Amino acid sequence: MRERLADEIGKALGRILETAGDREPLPGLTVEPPRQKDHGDFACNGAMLLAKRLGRPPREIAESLIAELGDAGGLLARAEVAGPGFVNLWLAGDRWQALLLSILRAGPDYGRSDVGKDQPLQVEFVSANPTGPLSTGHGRQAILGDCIARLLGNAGYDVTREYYFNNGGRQMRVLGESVRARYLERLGRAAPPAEAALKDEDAAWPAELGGLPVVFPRDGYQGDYIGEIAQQLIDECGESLVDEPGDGRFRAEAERTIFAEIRATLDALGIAFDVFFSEASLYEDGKIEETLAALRETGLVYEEGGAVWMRFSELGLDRERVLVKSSGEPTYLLPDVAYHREKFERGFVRVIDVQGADHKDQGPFVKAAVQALSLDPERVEFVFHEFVTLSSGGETIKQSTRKATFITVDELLEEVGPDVFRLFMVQRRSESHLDFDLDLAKEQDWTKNPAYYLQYAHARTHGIERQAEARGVPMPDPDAVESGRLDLPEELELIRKLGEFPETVLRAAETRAPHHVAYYLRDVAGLWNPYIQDKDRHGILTEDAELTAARLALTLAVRIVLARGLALLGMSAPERM
RNA sequence: GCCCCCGUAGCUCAGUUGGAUAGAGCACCGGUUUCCUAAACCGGGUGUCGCAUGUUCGAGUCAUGCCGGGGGCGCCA
Repeated sequence: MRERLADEIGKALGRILETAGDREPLPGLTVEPPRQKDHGDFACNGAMLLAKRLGRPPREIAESLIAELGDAGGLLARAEVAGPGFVNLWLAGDRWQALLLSILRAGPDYGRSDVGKDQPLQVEFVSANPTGPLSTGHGRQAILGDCIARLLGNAGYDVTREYYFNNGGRQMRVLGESVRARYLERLGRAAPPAEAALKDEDAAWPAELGGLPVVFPRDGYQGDYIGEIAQQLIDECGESLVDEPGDGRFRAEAERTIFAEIRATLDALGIAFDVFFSEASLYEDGKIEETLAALRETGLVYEEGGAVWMRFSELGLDRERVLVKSSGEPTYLLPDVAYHREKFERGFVRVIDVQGADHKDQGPFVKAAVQALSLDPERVEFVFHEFVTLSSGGETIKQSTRKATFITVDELLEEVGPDVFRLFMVQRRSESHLDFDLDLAKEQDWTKNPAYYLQYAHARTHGIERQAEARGVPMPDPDAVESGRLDLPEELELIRKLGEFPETVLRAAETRAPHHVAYYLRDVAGLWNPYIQDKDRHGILTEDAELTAARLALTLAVRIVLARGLALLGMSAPERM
């Protein structure tokens, strides 16, 4: 409807320009719902755009536009000039009611789009190495990535969700050593490091305490889960592993256990990945060597101090980077480039990497390397999200990764459940810091907790249906509804808001910004909840059968939008609460 | 020192890619009602949009510079 109107206006403006002998196209034309309701259903800035080119006052041009536009092929009831030269437009009376019926006919497909044309696209997110449970920061990324994937799927793309992980390297060796240390400590064959030494990075780190060796690594993982894995090994293998190296059985067992826990956490969040991609496979398949060879062909690779470098300054970046250390081991950058090369080979039209703010500096290097390999860097896109803080009672809860005092996703889920968790994590734009208000999240009152506020609005549509059923009132057939009976301002406003759903979710997909959906749903629920509450004025079930059917139709349309919107955020849409 | 992000109501934050009188939630203060689900609904906002220049019909939005907060700048990942 908006497109058709914009089209008519574009044509009318074209005719005005043509009369003045101007055939250039006009940029920046907007036809959008104004902030103020009394400024009409849509407002258009066209006259102001032409003012300079035609050398006439904008309000005068606006008058010409209205005359030229007429009723826009039956779409318009009224148009008037306002402010500096806006043209405010009111749609012909039955347009909103027609919109309601089209929502009902589309049903669960309302808001879907095929702009993606089934093109393959990849969203990579979480990508946490299996060294410990998912933190709240990972949790934000998990929800953000998952919602972006859902939105792109809704926009008609063939989306692959991918989790990239590295189960080799130094981190994992340290992990294995940490487990081994706890294993030996529990068997009384090693001593744990002193508490003071653990807390203070500068404190002395004795090799022996009370006659026992201290084997816990200086930069080891201190979380309780390490001890639990060690205990598990004691239960299964007893003392048979005392001579096992940390990098062997201990490391493997830790990886297996931790990965299982990560997957269970993701499962609890309602997130399923299509591909778990291991960095190690890039070595096994020779992709690392291939990529290095390809990079050498760019002529930007050189050796210095026994290491292999790439001259990124030639690509407009501020410093050079090491690809292969003097030890012969690649840095993380080389496999990352190889990985992106591999993504391109899989034919994705677009790969979206969702990453934490601490990776912001890396993106340009990967892009530059991709471009140097003659691949289109525009196909790689990064979505960075800022960190998460938790607060309660107005105080920020202190967290530290190193000291393992961070709150895990699992712990948070136990407190608030996946639906609340998801909404809170997606309620902010990704570039903003996110303060997770634990008190509000735990709030059970649906009027206060924003997640329940949305879900309850949906449940109420079912409550109304149950009530109708109890009274023997059938749910309406969309083709037989007299939607013209819906003529109260709040009803029209609600329908108008429902009409914004498709463009809202499409914009959210295109800008990789799921928070738009959260805010939109809040708006819908914020119209719907008061509407049905004011029973005297517009009870749904009335004496008037025709009016009742129309309002039940509105109820169903609201349900369609809320259910679909909640699904796009990965939240459940309960029928009763 | 350099790079990236943020700065909007008491608090937490949106702001439809430059539009009209800048909006929500939480909190707070009043009023009405006892309902289809826990009580709900209605009303109540005088904000230097961090500061300053600039761009233009028009700036919270764009550019530049400063101030404040966060992140990053390793042969760690």
